[in-house]
Amino acid sequence: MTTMLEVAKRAGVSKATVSRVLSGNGYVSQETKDRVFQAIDESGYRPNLLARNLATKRTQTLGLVVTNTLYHGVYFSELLFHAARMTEERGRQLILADGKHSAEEEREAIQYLLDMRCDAIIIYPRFLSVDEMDAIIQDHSQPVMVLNRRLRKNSSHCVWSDHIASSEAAVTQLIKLGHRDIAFITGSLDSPTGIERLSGYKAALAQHQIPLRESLIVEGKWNPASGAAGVSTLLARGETFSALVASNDDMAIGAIKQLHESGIATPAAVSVIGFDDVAIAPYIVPSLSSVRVPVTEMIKETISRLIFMLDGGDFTSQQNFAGELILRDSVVAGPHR
Amino acid sequence: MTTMLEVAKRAGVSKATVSRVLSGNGYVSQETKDRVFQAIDESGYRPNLLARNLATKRTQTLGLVVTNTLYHGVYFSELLFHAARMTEERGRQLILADGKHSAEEEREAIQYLLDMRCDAIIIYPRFLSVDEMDAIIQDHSQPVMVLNRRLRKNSSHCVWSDHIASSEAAVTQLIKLGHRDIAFITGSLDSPTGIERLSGYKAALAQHQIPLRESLIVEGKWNPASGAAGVSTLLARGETFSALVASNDDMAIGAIKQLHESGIATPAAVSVIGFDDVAIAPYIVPSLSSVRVPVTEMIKETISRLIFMLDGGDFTSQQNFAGELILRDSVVAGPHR
DNA sequence: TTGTATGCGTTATCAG
DNA sequence: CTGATAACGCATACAA
Repeated sequence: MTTMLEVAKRAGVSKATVSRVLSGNGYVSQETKDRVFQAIDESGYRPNLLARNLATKRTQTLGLVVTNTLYHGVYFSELLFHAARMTEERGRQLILADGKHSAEEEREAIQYLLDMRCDAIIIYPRFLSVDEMDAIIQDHSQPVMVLNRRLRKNSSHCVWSDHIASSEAAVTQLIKLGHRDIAFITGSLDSPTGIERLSGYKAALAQHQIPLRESLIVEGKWNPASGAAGVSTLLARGETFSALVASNDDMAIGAIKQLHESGIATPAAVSVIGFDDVAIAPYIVPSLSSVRVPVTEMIKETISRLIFMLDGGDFTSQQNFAGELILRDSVVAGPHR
Repeated sequence: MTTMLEVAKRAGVSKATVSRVLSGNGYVSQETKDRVFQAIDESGYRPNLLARNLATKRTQTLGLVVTNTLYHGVYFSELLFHAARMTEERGRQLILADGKHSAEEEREAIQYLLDMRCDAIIIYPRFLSVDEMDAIIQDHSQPVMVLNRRLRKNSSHCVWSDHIASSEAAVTQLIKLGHRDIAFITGSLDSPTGIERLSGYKAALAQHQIPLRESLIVEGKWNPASGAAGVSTLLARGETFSALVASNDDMAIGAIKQLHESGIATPAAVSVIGFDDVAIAPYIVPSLSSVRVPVTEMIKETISRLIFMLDGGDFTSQQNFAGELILRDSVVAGPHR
């Protein structure tokens, strides 16, 4: 690998001068500039970012840690797509670290990004507790933002969506349309999101004095297979229901498949509480209700805040700007019988 | 950030010693070892990977560049999932660079990974020509592997799947089952994969003396919407067909939806030429045929070769090990009418 | 406008 | 077993 020193020699200048023309900092005459560029072309020189970053103490990278368990399906793709795009629009690079499937591994992933000296970090947590993340934020000088979780202390460092409210809204829709027997496939119940969506369901029932029937609830694992299994379980229990809510798009897909295979045509109603506007299930059964979680907007807000902090912005002194961001899901109920 | 020097002072030793206990290289007495570890704990020291990598000239990272246009849908997620998992299993970190949507941007992404001094690089190309990649491989000392493309010169540096053969096999299946009017939704025709799958279709027809009807072919863009649009176009043309082949899973999903909406129930047959075993379409219409592209295996082979090269392995001197890897798709034809 | 010198945080080579 | 000290490749304050 040819280094800056070699370029300098070839151009008959010093390293410092080469560094100047490359960074654009400091004055340098047009002619030496030309000589340097020529030397660069001839030698095929490429800057060593490790060295540059070490010297400048900034890497121009944002780190993102996401659990392995999300690495399936459309949701993750979209999340990553928008995160990468927006990061690059701000002239930075996104570095992805795999949070795998445990709190310990999530910690390690964060630590890796920190050790790599990412300028800032985005955490889309799955196993880490809110308290631990609050601690992480305070222990480190790098800006940290947490996606999809509501922090207690550093409330300006998180962007979340009110899953309880949106789930409740979706179920309420069904109730208003006359449904009483509404089955519910939860997400993993070791995940806050899963728990929140379930409690939204319960809240809606309670609100309308509909007795809760535990047998109508079945726990899924966010993936299509568990959605299908959920339906099987419900049927095996001998339950009947005129509507079914799956806690995410993937499980809805699986549920639909299983209903089909069990000889049940499109159910009276299947309301999907899904992610973003790219949910596939409504694509299959157009009459499907679904909730749109605005990931795109959430990521945009997250990255904006990070960049703002990197530029020296301080949220504690800007309480009015946004103390706590709450993005509410919107419920779109399609026509169903 | 506390540095190694501070740890050294606190432990009453030199930087060198601290470095030794951390790397495990060189002898160091148990007691000083203990003192150092204690100092590390007390100070909350964390190594600066930029500095370490600069000094060692190795980053323990594999770079992966993938186009933006793939950042949607399940295929990308799976690709990334397996790549990340296997990389970490080998004790390395995967760094993803966005190839965006042009040859120039693909080049920049590769260059970035090179500048970051990734130990090796995986390219999943979309716009770059085979010749250019052959050139890239020869111009750089870092090991480079190309996924899903057949290189001319560095044939041991690529892992690909025979899309023509698998597409042909899928269509042949339909023909054997009695179909004559088989519609085909291609992928983007500026992509080699798209072209290859189309030629497989044509080859199958030719093989069975079925005249090619251009009006049964419509160009898609790999996404669900274009699959739906493709069906619309076919119907608008007044075409009738008893089978339809979509060049990937996403377009198949869109096609199914549009067929539904057009009042056409599950068609006589829809054969999906899809990716990996996570195709969603067959999940919706169980009778669907599909082709499985073994991405998992392909990535595994790719990474294995990369690591092998990093360990000093040389393929030119190991012709017998594997001159050129060809993974053939397997066709699974389900029952259809 | 340009060069010199020093620092960034580690690793690695030699002495001791 | 341990400690100076020189790289690693680049940026930058300070001189000139």
